[in-house]
Amino acid sequence: MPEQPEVARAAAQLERLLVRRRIRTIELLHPSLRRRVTPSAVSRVRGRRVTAIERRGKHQLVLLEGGWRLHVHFRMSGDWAWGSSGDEPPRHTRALLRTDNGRWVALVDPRALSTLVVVPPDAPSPLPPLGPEADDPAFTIAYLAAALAGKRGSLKPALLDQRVLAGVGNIYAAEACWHARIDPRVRASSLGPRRLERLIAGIRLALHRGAESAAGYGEAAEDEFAAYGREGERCHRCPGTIRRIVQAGRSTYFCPRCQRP
DNA sequence: AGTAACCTGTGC
DNA sequence: GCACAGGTTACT
Repeated sequence: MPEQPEVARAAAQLERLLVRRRIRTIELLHPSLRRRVTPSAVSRVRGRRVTAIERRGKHQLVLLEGGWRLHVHFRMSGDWAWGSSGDEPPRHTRALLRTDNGRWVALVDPRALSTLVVVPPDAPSPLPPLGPEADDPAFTIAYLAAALAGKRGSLKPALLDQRVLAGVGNIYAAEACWHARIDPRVRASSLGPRRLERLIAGIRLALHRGAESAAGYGEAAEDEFAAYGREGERCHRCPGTIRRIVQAGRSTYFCPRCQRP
């Protein structure tokens, strides 16, 4: 489920659930999480109060007293669930945080690719190099031109590079190209200012639409995509038919008729 | 740029 | 059975 809009929503939920609460226990229920978090790291976090939640791109940070942090990434299928002590955590719960108000927050992830890491106060930032957020005023035509200038490959895979832009994933990269009427196969470095401007607007529009449907995630969202997942269907704005291709191992959906090279 | 790896589930 | 899945990293 997670691209920027969904992660932003998840982080907002965490804020409501965890800030000012004390972490009573952390249970790691999948070996892949236990591999990355030692029992002693867990014990250092236990009992600490959560001071704030931060998000950068698709990354979430739980800030704790004393400068400790939890770094969480949902990857493909992670999400938060929560409940009261009497409630059973959902199937596929990979980590379970119990708080001092008798409630719990669960990291639920069918594919178990999500990561959760405990970061000590003196450790450097756990975040990889990330470009600006789409809504950052620093995300400009000039910036994007420079970020794409060194790229050899085609546009859509370049938009997935989190160093170019933080938070855009496979769905919204395709949607952004559709909104901007740009063929996702064009060389990333070939865009002039006019198309870069359309692309930036397209990225912001796609993420904004995503944020709207992230509120009521599910059935509705699927139909709200203009291109993603609509192979063989009619384009919403021209007589063309949406096509699916594979770029860098990922599906790309686009309209070959109105998305020009 | 492509491919495998990490994991598990779903749908044809 | 096989293809595919909204991510990222590390290899040819």
